[in-house]
Amino acid sequence: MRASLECGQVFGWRKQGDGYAGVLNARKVFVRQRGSWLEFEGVSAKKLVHYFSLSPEDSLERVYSEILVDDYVRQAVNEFKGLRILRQEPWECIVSFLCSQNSNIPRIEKMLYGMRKSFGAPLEDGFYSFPTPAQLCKATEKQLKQIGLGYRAKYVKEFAEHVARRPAYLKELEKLSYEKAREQLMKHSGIGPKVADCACLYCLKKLEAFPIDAWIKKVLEKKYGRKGGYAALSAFARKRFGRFAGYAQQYLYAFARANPHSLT
DNA sequence: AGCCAGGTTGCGG
DNA sequence: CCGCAACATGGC
Repeated sequence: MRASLECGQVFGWRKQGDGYAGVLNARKVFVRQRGSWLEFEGVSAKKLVHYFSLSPEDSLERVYSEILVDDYVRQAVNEFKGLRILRQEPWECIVSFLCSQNSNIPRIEKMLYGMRKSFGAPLEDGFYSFPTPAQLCKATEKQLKQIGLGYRAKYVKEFAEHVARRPAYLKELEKLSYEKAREQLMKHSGIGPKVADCACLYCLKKLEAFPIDAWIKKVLEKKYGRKGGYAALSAFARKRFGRFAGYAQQYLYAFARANPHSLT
């Protein structure tokens, strides 16, 4: 659970005692792992299983059997065994990765918390729901900048307005193929190949998506001898790791960050 | 102080 | 098609 919640795919969870606290379905949720069991409050078992990809159809063994094609991934999976790709709520997830660009994780968390606090609804213990598209539409660009979004403020506002006008938009995206969903996403200002791939992988459940950030780029260069633009690198990775390439990406990212020396 | 951060855009070549 | 600066800001 630690691996899944602290690997940079989601930004809203906080360590609390021996577990994690976050917000799901506009309610404060607490989760704690006891061996192979999960104890939880504030959320249904069904929702939790879905969110953490715990059902038999989401078996990690099946994923591992396809992505373990070389020693470097094997090493990464070994160190982060159990890490799962979550099924985040698309609206919040896409806004999160709009904010992630050219920034760092502590700061991204700060931006998202700021938006929750200023425009979401207060819950218990200083937690806030993530603002709905309508709620975030009320934010001015200036207010968003004050929260620390910088030039991303405009992107977030435009996206909020788009989704508020078309409530079914995100549901429609989920139904599309990886390629089509990605193409649609990239029509939005502020969403390029990387953010679109993050959205596809982390909330639209397109497990072949392989987001390439600065770390993964280094991995592909140093460990796989690959250079080139985004499209070429992405094609290489998806061909190499197959339909669960996104999982390979997630393990490689976690491993590279934890072991930067492995890239020298 | 200066570089980097889970990048994208708009430009010139 | 590619390379490159600008973008706002905070972490380190």
